[in-house]
Amino acid sequence: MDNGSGVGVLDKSVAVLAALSEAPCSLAELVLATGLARPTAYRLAVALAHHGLVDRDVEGRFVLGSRLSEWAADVDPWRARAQDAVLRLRDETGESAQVYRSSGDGRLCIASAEPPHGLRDTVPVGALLTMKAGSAAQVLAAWLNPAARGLMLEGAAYSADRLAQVRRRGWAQSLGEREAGVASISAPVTDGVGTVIAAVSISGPIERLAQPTPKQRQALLDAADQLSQPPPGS
Amino acid sequence: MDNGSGVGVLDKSVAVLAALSEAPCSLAELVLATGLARPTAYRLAVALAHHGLVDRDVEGRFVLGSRLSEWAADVDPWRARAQDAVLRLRDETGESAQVYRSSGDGRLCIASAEPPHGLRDTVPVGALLTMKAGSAAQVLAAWLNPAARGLMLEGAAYSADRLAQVRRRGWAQSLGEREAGVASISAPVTDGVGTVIAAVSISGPIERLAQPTPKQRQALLDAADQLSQPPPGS
DNA sequence: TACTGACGTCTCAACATGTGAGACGTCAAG
DNA sequence: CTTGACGTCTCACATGTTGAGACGTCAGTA
Repeated sequence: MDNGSGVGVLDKSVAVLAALSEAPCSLAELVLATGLARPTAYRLAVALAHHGLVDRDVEGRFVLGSRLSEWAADVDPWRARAQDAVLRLRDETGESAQVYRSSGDGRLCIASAEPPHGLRDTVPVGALLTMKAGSAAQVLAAWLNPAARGLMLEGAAYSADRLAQVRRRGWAQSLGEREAGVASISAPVTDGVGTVIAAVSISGPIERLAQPTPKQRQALLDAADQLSQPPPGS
Repeated sequence: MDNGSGVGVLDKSVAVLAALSEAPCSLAELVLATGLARPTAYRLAVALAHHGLVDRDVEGRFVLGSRLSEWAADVDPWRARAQDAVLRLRDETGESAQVYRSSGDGRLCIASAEPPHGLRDTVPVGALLTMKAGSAAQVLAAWLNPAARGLMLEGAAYSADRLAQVRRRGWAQSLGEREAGVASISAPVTDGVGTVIAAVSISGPIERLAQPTPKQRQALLDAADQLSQPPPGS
């Protein structure tokens, strides 16, 4: 598996932070958890500590630093909620989960989570996918005004009848539409005035998701419903 | 000002994240905000995006990524609260603020915030300071049991009478005790059974803090009180 | 329409920086 | 006392980072 960003120092530093997100670590534990040479692990941890991304606890272990909390407070709250939702949805359904928004001619993946192993569909955050195929595309298209919907249907893998069905039952399904062997189901996320602003999806191998279980469908609809509510405290 | 961690790529990447914590940025804005060359800013932003620390919004701008929120959820909640508290305290008092815990023979700074400019006292998170001088040391010593307190008083800049005063009025002050020209006031943070577990402090030039205002003192006591309460929701 | 400038993305040789084997001091256990 | 594990630091050199510049796209202006 190639997990490299192209900037080696960053990859290693992220490995340090990911290890510390699991548990506080002594240097020796950090070396084990990251596989880095000891001086490298030490140097990067100290450098991260300099910037507040890592701290030391009273026992001298490295722990995640509070600057992460400061920055997290500046993460777009909607984006953070979407990520929470897909993590939960993945755990409840056992499949990959994503949230998409319309972006230009496509749909942008703004949150994504997948099972840790086994056969699964991988869509990275930031991926721009087609609006012409896939259950999320159907959801984002189904509630457009008729003129925009007509434009969207040109060259699409789905039909006007299919979009009418999506509107009636409130969720969409696709089987191998965007990518062979991949099935997905999606539901709309709406804003305060009922406008569809995003689609939340689960996707996986067609053998498993051709017949989504009632539990999976309910989890999807619940996630869409929660994301459609105003955030707590507002 | 030398703000280098010793690892240049990390310093630059932190500059990118700090810029994005202020506002979403196009690449051009990121170049202006960070002073990095355009290809460098681009490459680091894309690498950070690969790891989920940065995302792209629907307009293509770089924004902070939701992995920060995931990791922030793993930051020790007490540590995150302490950092919130010192940020607030700094804003309310106009002085530097810190939270200290006992650690070995010293006191460890676990949260710190300072005014953006002007004459101020700088104590970095992770700094291990003496228990023999300073208002925070007085607070951490004042409520020790008599045997431990007696040991702590040996060689200390403060007296037993001073510690009795601290216990009576509930806060401590020091004038140039730890460092010439620096004054500070501190108050105790207690746990559920009244044990002092930390000291919260404001510090600054002696000219300003020799006579703390009633507002500054109240803000300090309020911060200590809030940190002494159980976290919301528990 | 053509031109210009700004933008984002990518290349690649130069060289600056990151790396880790190993040194060193401390501490705990046998 | 010896040994091994730990954390911290050094420094030669291999590698990774860098940014001037190239390139394509787009929008604004003459």
